[in-house]
Amino acid sequence: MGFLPDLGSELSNFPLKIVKQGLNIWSLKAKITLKDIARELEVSISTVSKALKNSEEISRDTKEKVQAFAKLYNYKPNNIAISLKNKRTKNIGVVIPDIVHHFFTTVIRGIEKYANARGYNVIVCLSEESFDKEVINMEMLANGSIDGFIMSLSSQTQEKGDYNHLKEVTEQGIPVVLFDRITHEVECDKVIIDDELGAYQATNKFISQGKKRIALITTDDYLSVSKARTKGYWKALQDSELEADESMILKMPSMEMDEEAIKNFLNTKNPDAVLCVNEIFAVYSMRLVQQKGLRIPEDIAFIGFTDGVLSKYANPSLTVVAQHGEKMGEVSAQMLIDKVESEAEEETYQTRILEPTLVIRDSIAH
Amino acid sequence: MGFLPDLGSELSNFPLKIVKQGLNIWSLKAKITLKDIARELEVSISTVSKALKNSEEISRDTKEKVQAFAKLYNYKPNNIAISLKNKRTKNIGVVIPDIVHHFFTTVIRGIEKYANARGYNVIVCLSEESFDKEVINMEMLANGSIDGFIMSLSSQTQEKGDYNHLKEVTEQGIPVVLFDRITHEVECDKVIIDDELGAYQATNKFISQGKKRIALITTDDYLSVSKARTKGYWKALQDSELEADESMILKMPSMEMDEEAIKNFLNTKNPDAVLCVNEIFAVYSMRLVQQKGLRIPEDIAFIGFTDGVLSKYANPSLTVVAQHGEKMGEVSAQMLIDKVESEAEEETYQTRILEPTLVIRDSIAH
DNA sequence: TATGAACACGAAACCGTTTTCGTTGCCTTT
DNA sequence: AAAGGCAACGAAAACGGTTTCGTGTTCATA
Repeated sequence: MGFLPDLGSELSNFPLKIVKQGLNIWSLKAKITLKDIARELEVSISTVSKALKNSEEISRDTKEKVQAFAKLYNYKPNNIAISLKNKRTKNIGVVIPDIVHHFFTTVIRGIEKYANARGYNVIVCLSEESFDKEVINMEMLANGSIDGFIMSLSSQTQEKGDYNHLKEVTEQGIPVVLFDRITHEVECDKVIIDDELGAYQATNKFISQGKKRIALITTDDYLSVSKARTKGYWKALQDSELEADESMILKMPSMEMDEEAIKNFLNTKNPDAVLCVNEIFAVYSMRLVQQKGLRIPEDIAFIGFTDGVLSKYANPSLTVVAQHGEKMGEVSAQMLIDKVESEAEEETYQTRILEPTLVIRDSIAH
Repeated sequence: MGFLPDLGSELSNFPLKIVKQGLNIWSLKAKITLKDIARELEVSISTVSKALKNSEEISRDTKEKVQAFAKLYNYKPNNIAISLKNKRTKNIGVVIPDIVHHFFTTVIRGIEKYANARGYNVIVCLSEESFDKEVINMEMLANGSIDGFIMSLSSQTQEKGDYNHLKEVTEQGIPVVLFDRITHEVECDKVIIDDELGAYQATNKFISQGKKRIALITTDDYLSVSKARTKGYWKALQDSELEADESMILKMPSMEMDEEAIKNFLNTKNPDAVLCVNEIFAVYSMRLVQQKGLRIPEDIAFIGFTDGVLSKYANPSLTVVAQHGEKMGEVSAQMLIDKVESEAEEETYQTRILEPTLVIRDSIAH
């Protein structure tokens, strides 16, 4: 504290004066404000504000005094007041269907990392795959709480095809970045991985290894990602000499796993390779065929989507199409913050397509 | 709109007047404020504010006019302004070490559900097990962004034993709820599960099944949970006729898994039962012993902690001590919000201890 | 000696609400 | 007719900052 000029006497009795409205006299150190500093140092609020910002307008002496005082009493500007003034909250809203899901979790981590580095906080809201919750959450946040949205659509929203809540928000000038589960009906930035390509490559992998009866276990088509993956699978088969057979595709009606359906499917179809749109379907299927005495990958091989813990620790470990959730989060956050901070009112939106990669593990030959 | 009295002419030309500072004349529907309504309806801001709150002070006529107008133009109060006025943000800050971790993920979901139901939003920050990040995140949020904290300590913080950032925050009157990874050095509400009991019961389960060489794979003691679990394990052995043997405990130095260490440990110690403080250690160990040709659970049985996807889909499925993360989240949120909203300055803090339950699966006999 | 920068600081508006405390005008009462 | 009461509304402060635009000194210059 060597640079506290002649403050000695003024500082000493300060604590008494500053205790606010008499509450909690004892230990509660109330937050100090510009006003408090101004009163104690007998200068104006504007001077204090400028001094703390090292403004040229203020003399060295005053600046030192103010800064020393602020440091001593641990002054920190009130975020809310700044937000109100700047109309910038430095918060970004993330609305996702589910958080107990490895993929979304990694995306959040990516968003968090990037956003934090740029001084933003992340408000997470869960739609729980429900359209109504998605709408309510967005409305709550859209009234000043956040500077922009990063979101992945709930399955119900994609099923309904109703995107008015998104349109309203963008019309208000709030930037939106959609990732993974997107729609083309809303004009905004988007980040996806090339699901079609991922499925295509995975299926080709099977083909190149001489697999003939390649099955697909997926969910209903209203989920944009499932649709794309089915397309890639289909295309790979058509590009090959194998015949694409619709009956080799099992579509689960919901996200929940119908164990019986899978069991029947595998028993009747007897595939020698199975592509699954997530880890769970794949790991569960592997257990089923192991119980039947089949060897993996010799008799039947598996590839899943999402490179989560399950894949890594399954027995045998599961080959997957990695979606790079963390990268996706980072890219989304970057696109959003760039847009938020750009003064220009560019009406240009881009869609970034990330490349999936195949993570080879023991569920296929290698 | 049957109750729009004689507004016709006034409303019709409103859109032109209200466009703000000339930006984006076309489609950007700027948010409307009390001021705008007041101007257009030629009443004062106070009147508008009161009318929208259905105040007795305002005449029926005026109230109807104002409310109809507000509805028509989709008026929504600005959260930030309200926060500044009320000194309540309706945001709660959640600081956790990691989000790509099933347990924390379920806790967040619990917090989210409960908080949302009470009109709160959740700001999530990740400490990534780093002390510094924990401090920075808390400081960012403590300046007005949130009404209270829910947190679980980073391993580095627990290792260091430095809790000044927590103390500062509580001294400022910001309520804190600590869950799972807690410390007794900070006076605040806490929620934990009875880790000691969980480990005790799990170990007893092994003993009752006639297991003799019961091992424990854990992390270093600075993690409060690991310490408690080790204690429960030890106690169960001491309460039995078996001799508790320190060499049957493997302490991993970090959260990361040292595969070699586990392999050596299992090979030299030849346990017939293993208790692991998480899923990953357990699932990985199961794979190792299966490769050696041992049968689970006949030759060697396993119990882990955390009822996540891994346990459910492992082969064989893993018996675990369930931590009820979602419940923990709900309870934490409830305690925090109750404290935030209670006017009373009670200086009474409580620690809620949740009971763990054993989820029996195929990794032990049953 | 009058002029005019340059310097150092303060007043006040503003962000969008809420809320207290007037201030009208009108009606009732004696 | 004066007094009082009430209904209906507005002015203004407050929340905690930022920022623009003065304004009063001081000092060098013509």
